[in-house]
Amino acid sequence: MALRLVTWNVNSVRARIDHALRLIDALRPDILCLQEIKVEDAAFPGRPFVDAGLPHIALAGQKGYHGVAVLSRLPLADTARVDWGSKGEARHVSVAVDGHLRLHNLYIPAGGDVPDVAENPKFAEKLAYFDNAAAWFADGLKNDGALPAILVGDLNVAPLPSDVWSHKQLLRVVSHTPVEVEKLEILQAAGGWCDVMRHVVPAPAPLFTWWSYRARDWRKAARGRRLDHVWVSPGLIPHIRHMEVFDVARDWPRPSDHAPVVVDFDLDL
DNA sequence: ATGGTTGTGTGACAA
Repeated sequence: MALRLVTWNVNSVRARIDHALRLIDALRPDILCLQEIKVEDAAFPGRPFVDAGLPHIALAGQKGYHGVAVLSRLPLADTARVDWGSKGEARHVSVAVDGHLRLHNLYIPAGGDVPDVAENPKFAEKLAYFDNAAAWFADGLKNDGALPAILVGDLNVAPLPSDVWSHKQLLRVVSHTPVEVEKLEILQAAGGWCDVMRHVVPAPAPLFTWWSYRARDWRKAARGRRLDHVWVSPGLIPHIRHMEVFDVARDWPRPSDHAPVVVDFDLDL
């Protein structure tokens, strides 16, 4: 029996509800994690997801910006939201899936345009967000100790040279600067996380999940970055059966600028 | 080098 997990920065769940339903129809996920839902909890369009076979919903929403959601075929419990920032933004939701595993869904701050903490408060906030999240995940009890765990989301950092279209040209571009990569690596080590995408597609093969809107033809421009990630606790690594970036969705009319990431596990839940 | 697009909610922001 397989567990199919999909994570996707939808860039407004209300603007792209038809895309989300088309995605569910195409991929039949057991669990769908969304980021940038851009809606407060009370206005979340839950009914279409219930009708599409994902009736268990955990939300951390806010009006207009950010926000994350977990939509599941399997029962969810122990919903928790942690703010590792300082502005009360909705960037994390965590659930226990059917009592068998702990799932964290994150939308890490993008960090603005200028990669300098003195000039750009948003960049400082992004780095601090990583520090606070790393400190939190370093505490094994908060991470449910022995329970298998999965962390997904838009982490807004492309760590490896092959995670961007040009390592050299992006070294001073926010999302690929050495200081951001270091913070991401510290967070990964703090939680003992393993990178599922690079387990399946090892570097230096290019692997991207995001392509800017600011190109007439995103495939032709060929300027992607791997901003979205799936991390697991080490015990889940032998249970990985499949991973793909579903970039077909980037070709749909009025798409999100992110493509969904699909992972199949052989877990009996 | 620069500008290029989108969503929210109706004017700038954020990305």
